Amino acid sequence: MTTVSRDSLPGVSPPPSLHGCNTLQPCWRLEVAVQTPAHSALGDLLTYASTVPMAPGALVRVPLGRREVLGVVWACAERSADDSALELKTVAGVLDALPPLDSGWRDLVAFAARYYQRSLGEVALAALPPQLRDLTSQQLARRLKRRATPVPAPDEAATDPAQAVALSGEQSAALARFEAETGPFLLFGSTGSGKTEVYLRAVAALLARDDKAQALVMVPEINLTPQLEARVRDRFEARFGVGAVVSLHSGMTHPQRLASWLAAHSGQARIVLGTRMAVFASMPLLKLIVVDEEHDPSYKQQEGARYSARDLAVWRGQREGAKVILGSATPSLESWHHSRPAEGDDTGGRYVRLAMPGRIGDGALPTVRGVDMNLQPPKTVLSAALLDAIGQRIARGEQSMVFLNRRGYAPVLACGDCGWKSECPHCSAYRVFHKIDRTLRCHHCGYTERVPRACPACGNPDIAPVGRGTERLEEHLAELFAPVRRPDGSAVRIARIDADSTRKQGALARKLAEVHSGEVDVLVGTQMIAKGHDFRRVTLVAAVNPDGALFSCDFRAPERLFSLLMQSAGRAGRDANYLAAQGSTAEMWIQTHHGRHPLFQALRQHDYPAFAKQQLDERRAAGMPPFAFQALVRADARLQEVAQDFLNAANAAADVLPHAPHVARYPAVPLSIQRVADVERAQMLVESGSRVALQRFLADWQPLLHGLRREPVGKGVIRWLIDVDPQAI
DNA sequence: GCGTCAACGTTA
DNA sequence: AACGTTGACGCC
Repeated sequence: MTTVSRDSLPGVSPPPSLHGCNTLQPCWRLEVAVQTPAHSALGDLLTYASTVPMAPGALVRVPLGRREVLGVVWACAERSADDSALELKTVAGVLDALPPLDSGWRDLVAFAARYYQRSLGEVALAALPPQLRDLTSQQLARRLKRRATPVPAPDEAATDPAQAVALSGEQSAALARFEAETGPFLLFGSTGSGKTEVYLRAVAALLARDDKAQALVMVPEINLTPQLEARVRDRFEARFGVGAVVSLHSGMTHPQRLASWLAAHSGQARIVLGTRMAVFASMPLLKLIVVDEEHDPSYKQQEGARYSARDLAVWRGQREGAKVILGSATPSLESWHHSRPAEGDDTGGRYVRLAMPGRIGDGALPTVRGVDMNLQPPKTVLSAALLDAIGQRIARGEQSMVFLNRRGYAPVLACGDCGWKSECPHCSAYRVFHKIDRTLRCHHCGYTERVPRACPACGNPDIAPVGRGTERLEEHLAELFAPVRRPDGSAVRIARIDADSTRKQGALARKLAEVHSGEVDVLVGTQMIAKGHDFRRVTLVAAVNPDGALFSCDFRAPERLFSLLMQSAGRAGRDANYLAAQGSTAEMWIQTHHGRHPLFQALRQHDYPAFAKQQLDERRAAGMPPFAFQALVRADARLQEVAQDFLNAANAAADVLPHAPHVARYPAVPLSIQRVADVERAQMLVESGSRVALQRFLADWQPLLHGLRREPVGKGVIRWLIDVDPQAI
């Protein structure tokens, strides 16, 4: 039996009829990946017959039940005499206009499917642009043709304006080590240290050196703004030609996504700029992967195959011999732990750490001021000292940013008489009071009602908001600063940026422009404003109530809080010249009841390494990631008991598995928000010191879980899923 | 898991 | 008769 394993085959020419095989007889056997969920009774690959051999990676249309679906050929072999007896359906067509997906891509998909416990077909099909599913071969050929007229790059490296910008010593040193070593690299650079410039130089050097090479640049969801896209595009199109840069993210229309994907697949696009989904882009000549803000939670997919695009990027880089740069001012503790402290120091992990602690243009990091809320009058929202500091800045024409991670007017509406609270009837959560449109909105299921005039339980008309969100903070600040005048004598302007105020198309851009132009004095917002945007007149940043995350049951909450506060601090005093001209200083204010907490101590010094050490010591002592590997099994049902019973039965069934002794299993518990949209949710944690043991355990366990669903204990379970390396527990 | 089909219900 | 809802079944 001849097995075809090469990437390309003369797919159009008829096959050699070696065994007297008639070319009209379907004497080739294809293993095809089609979209089937992991816990269906079907195996990973379905077998079809074909009259012609096909290269692995070829896209085919195959009959499945009464439908015809898209599939990816995984293997192709000549049918033997005994297997010819088997009834196989025949491939319906092949998208032969498209070069087959290469082995690098197929290996990535296969690895991701195995590691995240999903089926091969599900991952493969999810990694392809959705429009491929409903295009004929001819339509596809037309799309490819349309793209096939590359615009040549203008002459040489003649005009690259960025080359004029001088690099800092730290940037040059980082780039030199990047060129000299193989990585993976962890670029640890504080906000404003010029990480983006390092990425762009590394990409530019690679593309200039190798005239076919491709680079993948990934950014968190929120960071892929049209501005960044335009910046990268401008920078590279001048040098590498129009069409050198394409984007890949979920906000694009299907035809746009297909066009970008085809450009990457054909090698025409030299740079792919995208969000986590871009890690699966087909890039035959991939030589460099950048993961910007690698600590960002949006790299973890939260539905379907729950992959970490950052972890897959590292794997893919290794597999395809592409260099990988992970960049952050506050790396994930995993990446930090995996990096070597200094050149020549072999302790630590395998990543090369490139440190850039300085700020470009000698901008100083802001002074961190803690306000001890224990010493404030009860129910203080904004301390007198903070209000005074903001007031002074308004008087000088400078801007302030105030963070509160809670949108809406108040998180709860309550009746003082009978104790009624604005609970959501469908979720175990309170509905948030939005004063702007007088609604009570559930932030989990979306259930929205008009605010009742009186208490629905006892009729008392005096129902009051409890606690505060960004809307109320905005209102509060507007009242407090109403008497204050700006330098030009005009009234103070407060603005708010959160998911509610920017829902409409273009609203975010408009608000940002207002801040940039200086119309706004105080900007109130959620973490949306902590990321990215550079406002040069902002000299004060305040976190009003960050304590919530300190004692959260999620062990990663402090890590996220530290990162958020560091990023927020980075918003203040970006422009050293402006500060000097104003005679002002940059300040970050923290209002807290726990000023002595090590997190705030480290923040005061802008000392990520100290924070990381403290957290890693705690994690090591408690046997938590990165010193252990975790997976969650979640189950949803109408009744909490049903979900838990299913998980506990699954737990018991796992006793017999060979790797069970190396894996700790914990009893099923309700999720922190137990019920969402009338569905009860439960989860159980499994944990092991060995990634391999955990992997093998999960692989053996999955069929048992699937089997349990048919048994009485599985009745009533709406769905279940495995989350490997969960980001929140 | 998902689409399909048959069996059953509801409505003009 | 036309349409919507439910459940069992099979997918190579």
